[in-house]
Amino acid sequence: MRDQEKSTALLAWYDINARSLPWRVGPATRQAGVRPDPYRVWLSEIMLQQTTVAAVKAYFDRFIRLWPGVTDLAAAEDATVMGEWAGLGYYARARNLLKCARVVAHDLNGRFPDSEEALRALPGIGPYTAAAIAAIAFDRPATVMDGNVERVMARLFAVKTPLPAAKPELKALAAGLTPKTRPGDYAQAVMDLGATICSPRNPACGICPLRAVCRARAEGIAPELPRKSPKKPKPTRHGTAYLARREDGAWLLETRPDKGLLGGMLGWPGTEWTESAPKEAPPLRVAWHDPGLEVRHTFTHFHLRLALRVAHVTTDARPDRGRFLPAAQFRPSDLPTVMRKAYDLASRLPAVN
DNA sequence: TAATCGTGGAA
DNA sequence: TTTCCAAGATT
Repeated sequence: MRDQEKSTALLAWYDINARSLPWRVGPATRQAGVRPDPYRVWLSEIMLQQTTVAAVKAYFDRFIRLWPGVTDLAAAEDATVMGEWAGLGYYARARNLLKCARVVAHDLNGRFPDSEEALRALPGIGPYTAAAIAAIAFDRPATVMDGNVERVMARLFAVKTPLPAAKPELKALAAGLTPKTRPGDYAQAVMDLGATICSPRNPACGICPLRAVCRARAEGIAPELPRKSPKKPKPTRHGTAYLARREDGAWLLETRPDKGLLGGMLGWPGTEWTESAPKEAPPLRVAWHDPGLEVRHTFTHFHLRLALRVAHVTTDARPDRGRFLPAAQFRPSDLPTVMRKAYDLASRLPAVN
């Protein structure tokens, strides 16, 4: 079977098995002449970076409801968008989302570019996302390379070189399969195959549309591919967070600097997070209570054990850091998860209530 | 190039 | 409980 027959087999499978997703125009609808909205394609692809479909769905629906078009999003307040992104992770995506929306709205007449190269120049759009938008929204024959495509190609061609060294080879193989007709549907077909049948563990080779031509299956090593270089162990860091509640119900919070971990997000003032014991750094000179509680949270590259300090303070308190946010303006859902965990523990304590 | 950057679900 | 991993981008 040649490359073109493989892509044709994938498209035939997709025509029957395409998943219904909020941002997707299905193959039947699309062949009736309906084009996907580039704004929705872009928004979904940014949200889907290193994030599962299940986690994205509710966020996508809410963003579309709040901001139906790119000009609506471009006009939103930074804090509002960051608050709505809270919990989804990788917060640089939200900062770049707003930057990109404003470039498109203000410099590009509210229209996304239709070429891979021009898309690639926008904030937060890298090689994968540029190819995905070009293919899905504009039906350009771009080759999308994500974790799904890497896995499918590694198995289809039995590539035994470990990732990430195998990336160039896998990219070349994927480029060879990309068809000139229906490249948008094809891109989604490969990713759907990788997400459902050609899954990382226990791939369903028995019902795969490419089972007859898959070299890894022929060798009996499909579940073992792609191989990956060993990962480094995660160290444990320690920190302290200070949760102060004023007698009128306001909470002492700060907006974190744009750069670095949880950049641009709302959070509790605290110490640095270090592998050795952190030095106390209270944002307010009051009597802090140690409730003996600790938040445990794991980030991409370290474990965190976050000790809590709580205080109940009067309305004349003047903090060195952060600001008191009135209870009516504070939504715990605006917090990134680690900060929300701290709130969940502290808000139940009598010391702050 | 390699490190940084979140989170939640599955096994 | 721990590890793995998900439609990656940036520096």
